[in-house]
Amino acid sequence: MAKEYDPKNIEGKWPARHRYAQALAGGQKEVDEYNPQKIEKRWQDHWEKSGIYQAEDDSKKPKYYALVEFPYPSGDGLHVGHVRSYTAMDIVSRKRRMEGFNVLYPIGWDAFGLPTENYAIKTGRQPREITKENTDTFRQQLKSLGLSFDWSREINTTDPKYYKWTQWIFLKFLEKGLAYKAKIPINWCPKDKIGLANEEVVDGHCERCGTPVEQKEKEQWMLAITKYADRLYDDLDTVDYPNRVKIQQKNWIGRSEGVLIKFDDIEIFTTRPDTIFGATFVVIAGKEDKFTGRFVTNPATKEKIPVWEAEYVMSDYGTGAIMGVPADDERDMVFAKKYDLPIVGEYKKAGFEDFGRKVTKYKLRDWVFSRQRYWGEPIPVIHCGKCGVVPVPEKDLPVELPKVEKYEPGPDGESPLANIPEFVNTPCLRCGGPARRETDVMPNWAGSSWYFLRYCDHENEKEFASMQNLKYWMQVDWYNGGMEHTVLHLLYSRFWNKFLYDLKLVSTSEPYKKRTSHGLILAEGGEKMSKSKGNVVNPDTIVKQFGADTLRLYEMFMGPFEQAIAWSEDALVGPRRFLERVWKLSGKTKELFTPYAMICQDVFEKTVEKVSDDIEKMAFNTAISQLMICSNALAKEDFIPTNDFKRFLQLLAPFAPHITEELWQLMGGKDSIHNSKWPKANWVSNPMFIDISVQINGKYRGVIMVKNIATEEEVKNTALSLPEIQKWLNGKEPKKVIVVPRKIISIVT
RNA sequence: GCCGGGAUGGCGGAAUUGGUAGACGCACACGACUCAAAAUCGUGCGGAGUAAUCCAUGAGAGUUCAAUUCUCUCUCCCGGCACCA
Repeated sequence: MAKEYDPKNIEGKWPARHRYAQALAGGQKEVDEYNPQKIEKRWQDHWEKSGIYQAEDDSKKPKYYALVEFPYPSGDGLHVGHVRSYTAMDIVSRKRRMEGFNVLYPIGWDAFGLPTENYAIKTGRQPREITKENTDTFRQQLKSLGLSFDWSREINTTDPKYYKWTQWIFLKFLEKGLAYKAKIPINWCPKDKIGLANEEVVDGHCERCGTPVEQKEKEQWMLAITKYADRLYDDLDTVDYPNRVKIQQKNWIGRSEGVLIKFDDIEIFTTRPDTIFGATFVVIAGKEDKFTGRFVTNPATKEKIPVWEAEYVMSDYGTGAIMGVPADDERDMVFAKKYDLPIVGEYKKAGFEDFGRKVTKYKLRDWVFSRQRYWGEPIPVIHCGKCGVVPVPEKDLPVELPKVEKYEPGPDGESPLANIPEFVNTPCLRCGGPARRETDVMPNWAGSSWYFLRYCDHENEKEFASMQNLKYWMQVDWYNGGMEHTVLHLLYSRFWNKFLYDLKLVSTSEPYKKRTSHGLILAEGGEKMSKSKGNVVNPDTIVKQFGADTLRLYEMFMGPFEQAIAWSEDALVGPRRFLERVWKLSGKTKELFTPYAMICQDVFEKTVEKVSDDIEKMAFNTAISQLMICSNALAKEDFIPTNDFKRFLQLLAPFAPHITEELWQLMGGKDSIHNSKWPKANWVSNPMFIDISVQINGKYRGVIMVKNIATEEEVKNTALSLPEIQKWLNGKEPKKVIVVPRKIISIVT
């Protein structure tokens, strides 16, 4: 349709670079047209060269550690969802720098994982090469957005210098008995040929490919996260996370207090031991419902009650056996009715521990930590027939991933590493006899479980990070990420951090002081963006057509940050037009010898206040709206004092760093605007006269202007004397008058 | 089933220690500029009515001088957990 806004038209106009005169009263200046393509790259290069976003490990300034989830560098490139999260924390980071903090806002690559490996198998290429290509693309894309990352601290989980320490931490788990091998039924995805953690199974299907998950008995490395269940649960009270995140983690850990009670040789678990006098049968976990033919004694009533097997009792929770109290439990009732078991309606209440001892049970299971795949950190142990499991000594770390020709896992799910004799066969490091290297690798959650620590000291070759740096930088002050990581990455990394804290290797028990979550960006129409549907928006296209500042502004303006929202190509022009108006406003500035705003006083001071507050609340949409209100007000003026305009630019700078830097420099700014001091409201507006609205019977009928210091009586008299109010009173005396100081007067007739 | 979050113009959304509902933006309409179009600027924009005014925040009740905001009941939508004893 011809009517539709076509960004290509704008783009096509740039090369003309014509000038237009501003016919404005009070001062005419010629202003170049706003051209993001021209200025954005230039400032990005300049910032990089001058290193203004690099954090210092030693500084007199207070520190601030802002963190976003480092991306998995997939072949699809950067997603507009990344842009939303990264821009938000970029705004916070930039504001903090302007407030005088020494800010650490780092980035890196969480690059191990299945998609790269599968792509390597398909194309017959090396995962390393593919990862290199993808990170190069991502890096270039992120840089084009003007994010204030400290690129000097870039990390990559697939770098041997990095995973050396992932392996090292694993060995600590092993040393402390928290890593162990167990033959367990695991969730097995037959398509990906990989074992899955409970957290990776969604409704019985593989989280990645959707294939129904099978159960398979396998020897697996486990991490004993359940040992930390209580602390992971209780310490949630010490951190600032959204409530829904805390609830989800608590549900996942699934702690419940109950008692173990023996019905003869069958031990049951219950959280309601008080109902034991109503227990008329015992049920143990089984594949089908059937009577076992056995009877046991109810320790409370001393009666013989039948023992049944049933599907509805789970083998892996509690003791795998329950007492059936049909009067109190709905499921027991259904079962009792179906099989005609006795139901006792009235019974005595028992005390909590009268018949058993108190225990705490969890839904949380130990973490299945090995994968029979290639593209992951090798688990650094050796199996010796004589010595058993021998950890690889620290001096031999990292155990590097060998280059191989084929990455396909074996038909029964052996790791591809098992096919490489040079890798597998190795002398035992203890006895020197023949031994086999472990061929399993770690899950893709390993590297991300501690990456926030490495940023603090990313080049350290002696430790994963020095205590000195950790003490300075940790905790992470503000961590933003996706809701989908609530029970995976977020729980795992809290666990690793606590473990390292117990070894006195990190300085804080909780890694993240504050956590927030961004909402998903959906495709136009509200569906999820996906390659197969062809509805994915590429940030590069938007940057090219509208500029990075517009994209950033749009993503922050589109709706409440924590809410899912659909992309709208049409709406992009709003922020773009706003920036163009700001650009033009610079032509109206006038050097005045006044220290503060002479015009639009109220709007100006309100903007300083609201933008400052809203950024803290992540209410970016209303902050931008206020900036628009302010620029609209400035546009109505004949001229703008330069100092005021500069303050306006400072408020806009965290959102749109390029255009503000350009205009700041044009106004004669010496240093970068991003090193300038965040504006403060000059004064709290305290006018002589204020407006008070008048309501009659709850309906708005007019407004009066009174002295700020007017008494209730004065307000009342002023209101009642107004002719338009008298009209509504119709000569009657009001029954009641309510005066809310400085706000409203309500008259009841 | 249980837990959590929602429902406001054509659209995204503002406004909560209860105090003029619809800020800001998009779309749309009209006007200015232009040979014309685009862009830009100006004006309008919840519904009804010439107007005064009335009605309107998912539905219904309640508390209050005053309810999008608080309480109760219901409907629908989204997210999480799901025989967890």
